[in-house]
Amino acid sequence: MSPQLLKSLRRANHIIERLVEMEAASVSELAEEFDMPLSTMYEYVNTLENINYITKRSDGRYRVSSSFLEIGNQVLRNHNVYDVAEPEIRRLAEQTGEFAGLMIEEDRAGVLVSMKKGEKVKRLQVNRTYPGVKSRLNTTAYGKAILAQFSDEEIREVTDRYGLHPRTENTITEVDPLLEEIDRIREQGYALDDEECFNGMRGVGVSITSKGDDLLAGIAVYGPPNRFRDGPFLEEYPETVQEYADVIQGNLEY
Amino acid sequence: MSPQLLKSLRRANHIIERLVEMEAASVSELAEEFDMPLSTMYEYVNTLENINYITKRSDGRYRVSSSFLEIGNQVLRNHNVYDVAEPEIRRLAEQTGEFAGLMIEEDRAGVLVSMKKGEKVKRLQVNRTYPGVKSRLNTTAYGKAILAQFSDEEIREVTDRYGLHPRTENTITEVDPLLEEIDRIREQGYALDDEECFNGMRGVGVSITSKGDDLLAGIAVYGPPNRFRDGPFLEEYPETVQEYADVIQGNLEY
DNA sequence: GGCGGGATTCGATATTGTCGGAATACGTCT
DNA sequence: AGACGTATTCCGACAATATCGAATCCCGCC
Repeated sequence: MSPQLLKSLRRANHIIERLVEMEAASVSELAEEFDMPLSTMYEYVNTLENINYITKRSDGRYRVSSSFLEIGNQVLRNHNVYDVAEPEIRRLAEQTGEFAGLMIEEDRAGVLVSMKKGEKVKRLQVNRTYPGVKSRLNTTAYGKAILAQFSDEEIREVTDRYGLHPRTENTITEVDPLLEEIDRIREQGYALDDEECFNGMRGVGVSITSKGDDLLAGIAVYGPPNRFRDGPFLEEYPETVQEYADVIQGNLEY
Repeated sequence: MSPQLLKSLRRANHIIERLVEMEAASVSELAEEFDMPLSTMYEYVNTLENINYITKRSDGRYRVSSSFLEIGNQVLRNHNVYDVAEPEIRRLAEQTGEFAGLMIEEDRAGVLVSMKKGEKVKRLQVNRTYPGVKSRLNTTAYGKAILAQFSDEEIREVTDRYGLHPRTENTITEVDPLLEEIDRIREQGYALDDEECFNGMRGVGVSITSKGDDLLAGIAVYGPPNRFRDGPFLEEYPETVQEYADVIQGNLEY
């Protein structure tokens, strides 16, 4: 048993998580849900409301408040890659007309933090793609570009920790092929995603590092195979994305 | 003393808030900061890490994790106004070339949840304007449009609760003028912000309601006085914004 | 190899989170 | 109005658990 973890925090967290799923709930519903005495749940709810993590609607039910959004965005602002990359992501999306995004590494996983849709993008797997979503690094173009910055040793740690569960039939699910792929990425300087994360989505990604900030990130362009093939997919976009990465990288060091 | 509020949750919250400001900190720095025993701070930090609210960087220091961003955006997705309004905000920004945003009401304050910059927008008071920021309802165009949905009685409650502290020299700081202004808004159907929130920023806002969802929101266009004057400010934009609000309102009821 | 500072663990203690039950407020239906 | 059912708050007792000091570990540095 993990020694000394504050039980009330864990409980509070579970309540929040569940409440996100439930969208809204009354105190008694929550007490029911967690099979806790009403009075105890009241103390949690009151406290969570007091610190502004949840908010009471006019019908008396509670929902998770926008503080999470606020804090999340404040944290984003702390990463100076975000400030630097954000306008470039936008320009990249405009120039290519496709989807462009910025991912940062956190706990050896990828967090999508910024995204813009170009004019060619009809609509996205919106459900799956929003700021803050985490994904395994081996599944995406930015992710693989980030992975390529790790040593083989570290990569094995990552795969051991998170596994290599497939997301599509193209996902790389074995370590050795992954390491080969990573080697290729290291050589050519960019990573390709051939429908390995989403069906109908190909992508081109490049990594960005900031030593001083102890930070690892990646940018990528994504689009459908009918537009992402041959020249654009294999030459044009890799070059374009690399140029944007260079700009960002440059601006990072002032 | 507020009876029965869970102390550990409050403390955890303070730690998170402080850690956002500090960007990164070691356990001992935090213990110092809060003047708590090291061992106690360890338990907080370990627990917060365990529930993924903070994350340990490679240098051993901690920072607030992206979970907040993730949860925040999940919550956003729960509001169906967001889904409906988001594309319209984008189109509104494109059509006008100005800044367009969506605000929702929460705890009688305004939360900016979506924003797009049109091509004419050079750069914003970016520091002050990001998803999740709260502002008093009397200070903005969307805010005032939202306020106009409340009864005079309720408006007085709001001002009593949050006060009417000026943000610029144009901010309305007295209740009676505010109520007059709100009356005007109710009649004409839209709200104007003449540099009442930010110097150099005028805006036009309209409210959106969704009875079924017990929800109150507003959209607005913002821009500089040199482009926001006479016709556009007084006639064209109000009409445009109203049209977009109608579309959103319509889509809300399926 | 010894020294020092930070990180981490451990165990005793009392603080505080927990819980049942009582008391109160609120709304609805008859 | 009155009576019921539900939601919410209050209370006191108990035991779990958060807390804290001190001991231990770890690592870089002299």
